[in-house]
Amino acid sequence: MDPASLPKHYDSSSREAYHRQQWEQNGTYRYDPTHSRDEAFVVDTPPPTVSGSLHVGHVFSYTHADVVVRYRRMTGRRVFYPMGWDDNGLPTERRVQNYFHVRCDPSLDYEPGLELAMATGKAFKEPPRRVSRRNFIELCQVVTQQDESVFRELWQRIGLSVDWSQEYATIDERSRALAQYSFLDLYRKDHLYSSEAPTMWDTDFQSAVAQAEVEDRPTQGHFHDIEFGVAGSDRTFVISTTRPELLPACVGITAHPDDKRFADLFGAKAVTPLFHSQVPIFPSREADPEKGTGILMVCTFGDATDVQWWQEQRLELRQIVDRSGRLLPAQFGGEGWQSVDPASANDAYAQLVGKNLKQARAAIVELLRADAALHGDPRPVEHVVRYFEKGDRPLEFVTTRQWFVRLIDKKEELIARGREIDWHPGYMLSRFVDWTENLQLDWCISRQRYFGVPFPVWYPVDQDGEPDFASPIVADEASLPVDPLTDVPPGYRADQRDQPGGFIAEADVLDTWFTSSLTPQIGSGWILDQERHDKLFPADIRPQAHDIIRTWAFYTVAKSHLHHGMVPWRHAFISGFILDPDRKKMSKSKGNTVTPQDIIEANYADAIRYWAASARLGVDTAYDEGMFKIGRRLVTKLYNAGKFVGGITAGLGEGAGADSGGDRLVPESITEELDRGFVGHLRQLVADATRAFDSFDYATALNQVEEFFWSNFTDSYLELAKNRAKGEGDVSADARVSACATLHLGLDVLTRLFAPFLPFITEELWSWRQEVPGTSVHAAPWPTADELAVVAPPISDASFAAAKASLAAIHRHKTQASVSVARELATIELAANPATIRSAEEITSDVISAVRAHSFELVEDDQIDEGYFEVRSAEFAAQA
RNA sequence: GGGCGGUUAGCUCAGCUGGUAGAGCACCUGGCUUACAUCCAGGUGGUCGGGGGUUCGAGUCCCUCACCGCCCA
Repeated sequence: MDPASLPKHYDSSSREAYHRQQWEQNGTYRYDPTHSRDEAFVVDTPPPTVSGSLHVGHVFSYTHADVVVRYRRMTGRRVFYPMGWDDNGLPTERRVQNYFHVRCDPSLDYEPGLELAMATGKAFKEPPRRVSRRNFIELCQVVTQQDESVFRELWQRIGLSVDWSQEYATIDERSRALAQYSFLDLYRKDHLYSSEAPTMWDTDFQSAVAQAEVEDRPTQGHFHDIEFGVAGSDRTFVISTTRPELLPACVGITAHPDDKRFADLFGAKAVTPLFHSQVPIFPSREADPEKGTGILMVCTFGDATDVQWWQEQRLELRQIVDRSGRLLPAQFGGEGWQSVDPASANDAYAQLVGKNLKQARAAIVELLRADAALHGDPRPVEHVVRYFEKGDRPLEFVTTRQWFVRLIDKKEELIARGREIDWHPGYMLSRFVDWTENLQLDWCISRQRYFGVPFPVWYPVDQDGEPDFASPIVADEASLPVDPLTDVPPGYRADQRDQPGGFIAEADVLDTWFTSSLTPQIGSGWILDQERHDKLFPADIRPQAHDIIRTWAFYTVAKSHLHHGMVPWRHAFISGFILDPDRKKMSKSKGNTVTPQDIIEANYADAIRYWAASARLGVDTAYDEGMFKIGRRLVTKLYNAGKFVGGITAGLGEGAGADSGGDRLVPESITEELDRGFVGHLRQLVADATRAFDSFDYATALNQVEEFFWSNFTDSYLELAKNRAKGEGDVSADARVSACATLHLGLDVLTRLFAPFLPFITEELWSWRQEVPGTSVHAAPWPTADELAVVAPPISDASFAAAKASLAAIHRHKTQASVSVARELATIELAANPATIRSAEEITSDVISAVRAHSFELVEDDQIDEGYFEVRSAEFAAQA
């Protein structure tokens, strides 16, 4: 290719598209399974939640991983780099509900061929359309496929070197089968159990949630001071509560054992206002004497501590909140609903039943006020309330049947596994340990949802029509994946479904994390292909951001431990977050997100990658568009340098002797001192960048390469050597060839060093000098110091630095004299330390040429520090 | 309340095992130089969050406080 034919400006959009297409066509990133385990580099890719909003944070962390992957590929590792999509679960359901304005109603029949359009504003005035579970799942699939293509397009645009033939989705058949197999394996190993117990429950989504999905939010509430009586006494006391609506569910009273104010009450029975229930008063160290009035009511259930007290004290269960957050019917005076005055209790409760929690709160405050049981007005208080991370209303504890993975008894083992992994940066291990140590609940894996992997489970139904949840029927491994709602369990007939003596299906689906915690095994092909699995598991790296250490990382470690007794990956590679320019976390609700589509349209893909790769691992980084500009500059500079070097070296044969053709552009031709000095520095750069990359410190590597490219290559070496390379003046053929070969080699090595960061522009430059089209820089070997060892070291280690310093001194002098750096010098006299002058002996002719001096003199001066030059006198030549 | 990370030039950030403060951006000045004006050369700008300590010497180590972010109670 003739560089002179290239356009003046780099046409990024057409060249990026061209190279993307070439990579795909040539299978540049295709996984090659013919390798030993040690030769592989296995990436356990984060499958993004496709229905979530796409923002620059995605580009950020995925680029970090890609940079490292590209480096490893160039060092000769067989890269396994798949891409998956996490498409099942609540976020998708919510998106589908809004997208089509539908709700799933499992009682409805399937409507074959149902197709819906995206709902418009007008449609939302009507109630949502009810669709069957199967139709709902089909709609979810329609939307997730659209969403996936948006992500896929973005990943390709920013040049992720993913092998797209390894694509997976957490809802696809293979993943469903694997998740169900995981369930069977854990069941067989007795790590699973189901129980009916108070569980954290989101009343909007109407599903159980796990501890990992819960977040604490400061919430404005009110303390209500309510007076209680004491059975068989005139004594009264006042409790403070933020949840007066739970008074009908009050089953106990507690205070701190050392609190003298209430010492006389322990062992007595309290009498609740309005409902006249007698409930035990017991001491507990969990009660905070400083909070409220120091004595509080225990309800089924206000929070996690209530659950604990309920279990420890074996209190009554009065579940008054239903799954949608409304108050259930109840009969005071009946079993478990003791009351000394059932009639008035039921009168009071009649005014609450059926109301939602907010309405019930308002109603009970009025009742208490009328009863004179409320002291004063409610006092505002800010307290911390638990929410589902995707939810809008506080979590309730609702007693339901759920499946759990036993983890609480394995904290120590899991922490030990976490310590086996190399975390980058290292302090991220403490996030993992911290979370694991603080686990309080086993992993609840049941979700009362629709679009997810079904449990491979049915339950027998006895002759009275009662299901026997204690004896689940699990699917045969060979039949996976199964859908218990349509498939029939082993040993039963289809017509026995929901019949006495027959079976019922488990209608719940598995927590999304139950599947996405298997991404290493999905990639490795566990169960399907043992040979492949052995080569690809455990993975080498798990790239992810730090926010999901407690979920994705934690569950993946747990699964791998329970299934394989091993860590799932050797290295955890943890990216920071993108913050908005005010250092606030970007989130959709704050309206401060930036979408990657916008910036990718307006920037080079390489420039965006430059920005991402400039940030060190684990460091939260403020979004700064200025960084794109710097990346853009770098790309432009590479383009220009590539054209220039190509132009010079292409013209090598002309006028330089018949024997000095392009075949002499080899390192062996590098003989001149300046050139050897430059290569010596380049060799050091290669060693430094490699060391940084080997410790996953891509940002340092980028910084070093960029600094070298700009300062040593373009601003110094190129300026010093270009006239010789062009054959200007009295230059021998060998000297000229030496310069050309050095330029050729320098650009070659720098292109490869930049390739992991800037895959497009480096491929562009690489393509110009390839005989065979389609030869990719990304398949080229990573440069090594050995590769450069064929070039003899310089006579003086300081010669290149001396050339650079003397050039800088003269340029500075010209600038300070307000003349162009191209201005010719009639005379120039430089002073320097004698040692520096000695090191400069072999490179002065290049300096003289670069600064355009007719007469050049070096004078010794002991007073000047080594390595520095001072202009003693200079005379500019007359301008032409 | 506990843990982790951070606080360095107007902005974004580097500064490894302690040895006289750095880069880029922004701003200002000079320069059209046959690779690149999307460039080159130069300049202004910081008591390295506060305080205390160790040391001949601390941005770098120790203690403490403040503030920011995150994680967990």
